Amino acid sequence: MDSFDIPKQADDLFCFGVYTASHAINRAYSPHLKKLGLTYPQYITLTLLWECDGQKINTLAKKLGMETSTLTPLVKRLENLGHVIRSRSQTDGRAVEVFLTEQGLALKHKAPEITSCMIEQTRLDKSELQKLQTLLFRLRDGLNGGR
Amino acid sequence: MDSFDIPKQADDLFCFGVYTASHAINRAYSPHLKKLGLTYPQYITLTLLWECDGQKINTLAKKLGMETSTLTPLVKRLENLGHVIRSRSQTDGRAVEVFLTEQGLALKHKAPEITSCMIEQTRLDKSELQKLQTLLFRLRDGLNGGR
DNA sequence: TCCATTTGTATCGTGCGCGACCTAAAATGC
DNA sequence: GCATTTTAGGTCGCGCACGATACAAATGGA
Repeated sequence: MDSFDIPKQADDLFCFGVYTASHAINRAYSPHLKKLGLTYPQYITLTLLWECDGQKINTLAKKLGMETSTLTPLVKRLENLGHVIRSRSQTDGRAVEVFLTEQGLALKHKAPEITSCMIEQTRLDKSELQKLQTLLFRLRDGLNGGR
Repeated sequence: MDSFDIPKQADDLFCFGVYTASHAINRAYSPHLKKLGLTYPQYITLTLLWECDGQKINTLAKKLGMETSTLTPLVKRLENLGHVIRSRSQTDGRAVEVFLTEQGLALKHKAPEITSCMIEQTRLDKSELQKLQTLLFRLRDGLNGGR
């Protein structure tokens, strides 16, 4: 439909695909997330907290592969929205831990429907998505090499 | 190394992978692009022009899957850097066509080395990258559904 | 022809993302 | 104990990305 044929440039062996797929995912999520008043990065961050509450800014940043300078303001916005609370660690005065509020936890129940809707839209089956995920993680870890 | 184990949430069947891989690619490119004084989106845009000079803003935006409101200022920055020239179409007074300058065209020769360096870093072989690219395009086109 | 609609670009406001830089708290060395 | 270094967060400036909005040029009917 719009698979404008892949530029034959070697550059685009994977970069172009990841670049455009990333934006497509963002766009596909946004109508669902708009109902919740969230952005995609905010949503991703919440999913990490749903799995394990009370993580440090640093821990979240490492999992997301982003800098604390990105995450700090994002988490502050989540706090302003009433989904989380930031608080200084008792044991380490430098660290800030992020905790879900009742409201933030409640959103967790809305996630599965969004997820299944997204998966359906991709038109890929589970095994293909598995394969894709595996390749993406290997790609990422290769590029991060060491770090 | 840092494959912090994949969150078991269904949400993360592919979204998390694309999200973090996308940032990893950006980060891996940046040392190379810094030498050229370019950002990653600027570089991607130039690769499209190297394949076909004189494209309209709209055409480029569609290929990149982004809005003209993103591309307009990006192309203006490329113009300020001296890599392209923007000019009104003769046949359609609304359209703006983007042309490479000598300087912008010259950068094309630096691309292959960057590309091969990137590919090597991924630690994936050609057939895996092919497979990845195919899955990513199918994913993207599925999510864009119709549009 | 004239007017309504569509199309192509541009502008603005908000949020993401990074690097450079800053501060305070903890860890380390003597 | 005290000075030095490392670590955790935060701030700032810039560029990307989108939706909302504006406006001029093109198009399509009546």
